[in-house]
Order: sequence, then C-alpha cells, then structure tokens
Amino acid sequence: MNEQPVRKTLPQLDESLLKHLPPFSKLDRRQIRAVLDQATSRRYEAGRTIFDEGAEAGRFFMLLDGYVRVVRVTPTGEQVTALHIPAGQLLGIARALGRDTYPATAITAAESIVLSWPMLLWDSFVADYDGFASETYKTVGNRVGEMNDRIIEMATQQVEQRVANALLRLINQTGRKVADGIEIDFPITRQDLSELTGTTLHTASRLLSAWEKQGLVESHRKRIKVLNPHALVVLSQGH
DNA sequence: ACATTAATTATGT
DNA sequence: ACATAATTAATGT
Repeated sequence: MNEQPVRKTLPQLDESLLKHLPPFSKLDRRQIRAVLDQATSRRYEAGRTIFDEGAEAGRFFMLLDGYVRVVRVTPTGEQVTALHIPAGQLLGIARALGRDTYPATAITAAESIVLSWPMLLWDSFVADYDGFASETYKTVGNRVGEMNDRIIEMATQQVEQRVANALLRLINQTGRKVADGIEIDFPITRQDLSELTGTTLHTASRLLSAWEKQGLVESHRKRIKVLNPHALVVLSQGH
C-alpha cells in the first residue's frame, strides 16, 4: 500500500556517524570504514514501512536519524504499538533473536534515515567487531524489559495510569526539552497513543483534554508537550 | 471503569 | 474543497 522510496546509496557516509553509537563505539577508523562500505543508506518519509512482520529477514538496520515504531497487528486488524526506537539503535535484528523472519513491523514515526546490511553479515559483525554483540544484546535486553513492564501495566493498571506511563516513557526516550516542558519530538496522534496503551482514541483524547485543562500537558495536532512530568508520575501510580 | 457510536468542529494541504 | 485529527455527548457493557 505504501510506495517505497527508491533505494540509493548516499554519496559519502562519514565515519563520525557511527563512531559514537554503542554497537560501533569500540571500532577503529578502518573497521568503521569497512562497515560503512557495506551499508546501504536510505531515507524514509514518516509513516513508511521499513519491514513487515513475518517477512524474511534479509537485512538488519541502524536508525541514524528519526524514529521508528514497532507495531504488531492483531488477528482482528487492530494495531498494537510495542515500542518506539530512537535514533542510534539497531532494528530488524532477527538474527540476534534466533529468527529468520522479522517479529514485528517497523514503521517510521517521522522522517528517518536508515542504514542497512545484508543479514548474511550479521555473524561476521558479531565475530569481528569488539563490543558489537554485547552492546546489541544490551539494547535487546532493555527492549524486552520494557515490553515486560508494559505487559504488567496492561494487566494491573487502569487506562489513565497506562496513558500517563506511556507519555512518561515517550518523553524519557524521545523527548526534546523546550522552554516550558518536554515535547515528544515526532508527530503522534491520539490514535497512536491509544495503540500504545491498549485503549481507544476517544479515551486517550479525553484524558489529554482533561490534563490540558489542568495545565499538565499542552498539545496541538500531532504534537504533545508535557509541562508537568511530576504530576504524571503521581497519576501513573494510581489514586 | 471503560468502549462504542455518532455527530461536530478544527486543522493542514 | 477535501482529508485527517481532535473533541464531545450519549449510550452500552
């Protein structure tokens, strides 16, 4: 349904792009050059699919800029957002999970720039590059932990607390500090929020409206800014 | 305590 | 003008 943009290799990828990213931070200049030379770079507009759940995992990816949401679709067709991935992280690393198909669908939440490599190279990356394996497994661990937390939330907390928690996570992981608060720095709709929290867009909308009246958050279309994180923390712990 | 339905209004191209 | 986003009220489980 989505047309994919044309793949193109960017002219010259600078080594400094990867130098400070955890999976590559222990590599020397020559190694980073080798990694980059094997990479394909591609720009995605917001809302484009990078790969689909269940598809054969032919490549793995590094998000250089932008944001990606990891989405699963239920048998009834509703989308559930598992988590958001910020720039600087790997994704589509099926091989690290012992799979040969992607476990979920990845959709850009904002305009993004993505590097990718053939999955064939995965084993040699793990073998040849110091810190690559340990760092990627660290982020895998964090993601599993986060998803676990959300499962507990879904089972134990009420909608208001879950939405509050979702907002807090979003501003922690993908928040941008502005004058009077922290803004989620990619476009996010009530629908998106509801898919993150397992509720309806209407409930999410009502909650945001109520919080806005209390001066807790501020939002314009597709933009949400948290003015008072502490009050959200209080809400998220229940009444 | 929430979802669903439906109607209405706002906002961006 | 049109599509998409957001709000609001009424009704249902």
